[in-house]
Amino acid sequence: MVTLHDVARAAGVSISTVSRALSAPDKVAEATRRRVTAVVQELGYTPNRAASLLRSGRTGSVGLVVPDLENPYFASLAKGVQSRAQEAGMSVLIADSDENPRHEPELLSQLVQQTDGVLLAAPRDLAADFGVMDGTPAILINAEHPDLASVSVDYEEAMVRAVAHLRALGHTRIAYVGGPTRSRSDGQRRAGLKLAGDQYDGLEILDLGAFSPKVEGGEAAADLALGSGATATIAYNDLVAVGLLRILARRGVDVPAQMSVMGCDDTLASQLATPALTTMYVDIRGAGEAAVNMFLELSGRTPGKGRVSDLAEHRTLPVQLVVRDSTAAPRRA
Amino acid sequence: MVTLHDVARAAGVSISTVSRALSAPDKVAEATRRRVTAVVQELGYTPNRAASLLRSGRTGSVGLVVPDLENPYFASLAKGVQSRAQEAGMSVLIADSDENPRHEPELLSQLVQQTDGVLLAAPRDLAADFGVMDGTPAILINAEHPDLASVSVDYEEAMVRAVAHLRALGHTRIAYVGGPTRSRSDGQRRAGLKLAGDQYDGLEILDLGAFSPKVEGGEAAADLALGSGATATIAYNDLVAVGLLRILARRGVDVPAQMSVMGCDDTLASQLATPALTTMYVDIRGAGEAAVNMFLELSGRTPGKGRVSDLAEHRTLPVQLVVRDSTAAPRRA
DNA sequence: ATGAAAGCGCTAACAA
DNA sequence: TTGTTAGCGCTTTCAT
Repeated sequence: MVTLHDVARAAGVSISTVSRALSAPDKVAEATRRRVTAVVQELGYTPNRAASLLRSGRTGSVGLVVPDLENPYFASLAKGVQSRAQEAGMSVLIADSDENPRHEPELLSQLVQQTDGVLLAAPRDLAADFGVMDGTPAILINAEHPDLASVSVDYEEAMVRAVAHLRALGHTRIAYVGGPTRSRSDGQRRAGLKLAGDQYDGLEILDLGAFSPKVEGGEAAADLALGSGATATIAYNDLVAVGLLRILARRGVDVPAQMSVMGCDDTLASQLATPALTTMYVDIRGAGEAAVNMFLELSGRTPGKGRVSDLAEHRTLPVQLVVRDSTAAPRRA
Repeated sequence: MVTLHDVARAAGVSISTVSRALSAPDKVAEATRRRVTAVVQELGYTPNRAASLLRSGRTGSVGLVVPDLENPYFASLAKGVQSRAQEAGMSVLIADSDENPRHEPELLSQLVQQTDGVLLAAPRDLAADFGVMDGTPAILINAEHPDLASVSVDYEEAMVRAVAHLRALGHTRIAYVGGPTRSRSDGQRRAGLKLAGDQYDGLEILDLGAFSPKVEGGEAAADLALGSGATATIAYNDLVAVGLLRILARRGVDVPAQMSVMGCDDTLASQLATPALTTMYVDIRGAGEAAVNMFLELSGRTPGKGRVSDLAEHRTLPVQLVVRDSTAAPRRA
């Protein structure tokens, strides 16, 4: 293994000069810097992370806690976190709580000691998690807390736009298949729906109730949607929409001719569904990147590359309509 | 931060005793051990990773290189790797090459210096990757190399079983939508198909050619499948099968009544498709876990928990048939 | 069975 | 601008 010593000797300088040449190039004479970097190249020196971290007290990694890596939503989030962190020279430790909130505190306390900060995606029990964090900076994703920075998707706006799309197609009775009652993001969606409902005359929004945010949830809601007299249904997310599609197909209902269906999140699921789902694109990767950026600032690291700074304590991400094959004008009565 | 020193002082012993009590309990008197562990509990001591790693020369992490974290196949793989590594007290650094083989060597050389070993999932250019690895243990996933240990899915067997399923339903003309020509796993699949074709009398396997292993690939192949006179089509993977379904639906072809379709891998995609895909389950998470186990042994760490040891240089994972809604008996002529 | 002590490779004062 | 030096917290001989 090549160490600072080897480089120093070969370059005829002291180890601190080498160290500086690498981490604070402007504090070293140009000529020296060049000589040092040349030797570094030649010898193939790579800094020993453990040593530098031990000394500096930093770990060079961020932790990311997700409920399930196999869920495309969180896979995308992880991808965003990963790419931004890599750019910033940090690594990402991913902890998968396996949808089990009871694992979270344990996972977290493990992560906390191995990272400079943690990004919490949809933690179930923030209070419990909070205890073990012990001063480590944390960023919440799609959740909020007075003491913590956070990043979230603008689900309210998402629903306003979804309704606008359906309304423009001519729908006047729209059903909503809700997600977990206690979920903050379901609340946001409902707020958006209300806003949209109030905005347009002669538009009715039907609340079908709370369902599991998975394919099963949609399957459970499908017949309710059919019976409601709605000509369009908005689902809590893409998976729920897929569940709707499944049962509707089984009932011989033609989507979109007889019933329009919208998903939310634009995950892979919306592209895989048949028909492909009209959905609201939310920039989940962007959320991951934004979370890393926030962490970087919070911890006083340089955000790099002249990006716009995310100084805000809370950042809301924009959404976008994606029209595919599952929505159309309602059939004339 | 609580250090060994603090514990030592509180327990009235030396730091080396504490260290031993923790890492080699049998080399310490029972009474001492108990006293030490009590103090550890009380003070909430947790070892400083950086320090211990610096001293021992290990990093405590494994690297995982995947082409795309958003692909459900690799998401599952990552999940498997993650969970087993966590169990073994190691962390996972995930590098996403973003489907760009040219990134791989660079990513790899970064990973290599931050980890004790790397797990390579489907590297595109092994030769190039090889150069930068520089003695770091590596495990190949779904690829093989004479000098490297590897884990792969038994795609040959998968195809044999797929054909058996269709044959049992009464199909005699079966089309195959192939994946990338140079892909080793496509070769395996073809070998399996040949085996199955030879095994049964009056069974015809039609090769539709090589396609992109994504939804688009299936879309491209759909009309070929229809024109081939086959009553069933096996796709390279689930995504390709979804592409088939999409076009078949557009052509008004009833799946499975007029055409049976099979996917492969049992990723999320197969459950999301309409109709849900009959597919071959392959234990991708298991592959990830097996890869970690192999690494653990290769590097002389204890595999823990009395698991069956994966001493083999190469491990093949079993597959399983999953019947859903996309296959049925062919319509009587 | 336990303790003393020597570093692992690096960073960050502090001096020069 | 550069060099000297003191550790970071831990593991691991080597004594005792």
